[in-house]
Amino acid sequence: MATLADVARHAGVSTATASRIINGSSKPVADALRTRVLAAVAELKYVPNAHAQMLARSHRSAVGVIVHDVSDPYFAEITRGLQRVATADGRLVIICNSFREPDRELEYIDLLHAHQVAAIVIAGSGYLDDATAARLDDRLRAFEATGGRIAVIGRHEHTGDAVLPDNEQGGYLAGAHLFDLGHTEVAVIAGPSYLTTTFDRLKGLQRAARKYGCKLPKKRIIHADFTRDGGEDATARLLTEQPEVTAIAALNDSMAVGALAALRTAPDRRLAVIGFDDMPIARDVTPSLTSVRLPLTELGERAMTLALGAAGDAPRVEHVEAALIIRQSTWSL
Amino acid sequence: MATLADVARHAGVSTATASRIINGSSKPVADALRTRVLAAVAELKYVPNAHAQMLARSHRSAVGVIVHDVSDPYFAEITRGLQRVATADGRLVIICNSFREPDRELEYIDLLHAHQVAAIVIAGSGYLDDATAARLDDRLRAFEATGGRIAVIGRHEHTGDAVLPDNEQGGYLAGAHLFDLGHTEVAVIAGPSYLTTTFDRLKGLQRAARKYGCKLPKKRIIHADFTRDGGEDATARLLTEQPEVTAIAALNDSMAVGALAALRTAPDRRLAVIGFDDMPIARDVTPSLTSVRLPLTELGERAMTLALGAAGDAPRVEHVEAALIIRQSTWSL
DNA sequence: ACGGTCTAGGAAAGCGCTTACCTCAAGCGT
DNA sequence: ACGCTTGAGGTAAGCGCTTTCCTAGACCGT
Repeated sequence: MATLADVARHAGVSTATASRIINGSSKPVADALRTRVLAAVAELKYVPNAHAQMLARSHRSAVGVIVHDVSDPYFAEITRGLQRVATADGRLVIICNSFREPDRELEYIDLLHAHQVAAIVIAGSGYLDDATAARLDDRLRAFEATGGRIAVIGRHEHTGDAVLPDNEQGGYLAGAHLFDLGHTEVAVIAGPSYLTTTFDRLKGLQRAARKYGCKLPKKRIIHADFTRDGGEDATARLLTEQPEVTAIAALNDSMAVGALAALRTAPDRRLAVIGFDDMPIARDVTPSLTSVRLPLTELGERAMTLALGAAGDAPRVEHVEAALIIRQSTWSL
Repeated sequence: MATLADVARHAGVSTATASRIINGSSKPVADALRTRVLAAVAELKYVPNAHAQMLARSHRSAVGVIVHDVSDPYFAEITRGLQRVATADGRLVIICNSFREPDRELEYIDLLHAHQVAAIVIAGSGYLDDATAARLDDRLRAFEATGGRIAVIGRHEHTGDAVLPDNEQGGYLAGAHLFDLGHTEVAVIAGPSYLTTTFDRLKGLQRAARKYGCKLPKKRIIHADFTRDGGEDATARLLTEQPEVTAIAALNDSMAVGALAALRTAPDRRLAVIGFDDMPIARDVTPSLTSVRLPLTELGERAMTLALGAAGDAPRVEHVEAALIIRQSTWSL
């Protein structure tokens, strides 16, 4: 492992000069030396030790991202936005998958803190449970206390910079669309009940129900896990247990796709299905899926922009609207 | 930012003792001190500086991953496998998206090198162009020369540990299936021509054609970019320019899904379509997609296992087989 | 030719941590 | 009671780099 000292010795200069040349410091250096040092770098295949650099200039450059799971399309989309902005700013992005386990999340916060990241962006971990949320918040504050910046995507215990998708409004849009079409017996395939995302989308749905004078009783709300298979199972149960239902609102597209799959096995039943998030697949399933679009990439971009921006005096909160995308999976009764 | 020295001072011990207590060193320490130090850690919200640690114990622990794009389902799947193994081994994973730009890839190799990662895993960058491949190989060797480990997924210029999906055989399987069904006029929607993945899959297809005494002339091979929209465009062109074609082999599922979408706009044309990779969506499109399955997660797991294993005397190469999954998008003529 | 101002390059002090080595005192056997 | 082992804890030397001085020669005006 070649070190800066090796390079300097090889070129017959001091480490100070070598460092200045390699980092393109503003201090002028004779061309002869520059050439010699650069030659030494090439010959020794010198690569500076990033850890030593970080230590010496106490200058944070990397940023951390904590999401549920990058390979989940929802978070993949968000992550894409985060990356775009961070990379454009010349920063290394460290991505951590929390799998929605608070302990793992806690661990990653400390890990990123230890790695001296400039900022942490957290998406998809709005826990309704206060104790859990408080524990997380405590660690986040510790990070902030050392000058780190934090931005969250989605409602979160942590009060600070945030980008908030309007899940409640999205839920309302979904509900209103179904009720508008004349469906009165609507079932909801929800996500895990401990997530704020689930809670808010449900709230919007309930508001729409009230507005249209319809009911959305507890038994019509089935909690699944945001996965395709979860949606399929829930729909299968629904089909036999609550045959009066004519429309399904799935709280994300993966579950909606599962619902469509379950319906395909029961060709005699024709239910309307609406999804959430408007993932790319929504266009390609049959029938194509009506969905509530959230501009996920933009969500990521804005969050990272907040995180990299100057530390604010007051927490900045940005709201992002949801939009209804009507396709063929919903129709009037 | 609290440092170890602060903690030590606060607890009235030396930094050596504090360090030993915090890292749970094997050296015995009086319980009274341990308690005091731990209390100081909690009170000062001390988080060790990972960079300083890395520097002090010259012990590499993180691992790097370079893929085309994590949010592409193909790589998401591979990444999932990589992560599982690395995390189980208690390592931080740094993921880099190369977007198949050799320069970016080069940059990331050096960056990971600079960050002293223990190993680098590279997926999806088998470049056919020798000059590009050689440049990459040079940087990889520099990394290996410092004790770093490398594993590649897919055919690659770099000779070393590798996990090789049998793309040629997969191509053969796809071709044989179509020819078996009686299709003689087959078109191929290929990926970028500079990728070994494209090359190998095509080679298998050609072998099947020869075996069945069919032709697969150049004009039947359309190069797209592995995206859904690319597949849709290519199919649209095909439909008008080569109406005699009765079956399409897309070299990945995204493009196959695009092909299905294009076909949907031409209900009078009924072409068979086969995809590649067997992504989760394959089950959920209509008609469900016949595809050549590659166990992507396993690919990732095995590559990371190689990368973390003991440095071998000889390069280890593992082969992974492809399998045909027949669904409804292919039928006999 | 001389004092003074630049300027290119070097010496060395850390950045925060680990750890090999050292010290000092308590505890042991005889 | 003495020398010796043992064990708890401290001292300080780096890990590889950046950067702040500082030095010494070059160059200027007079």
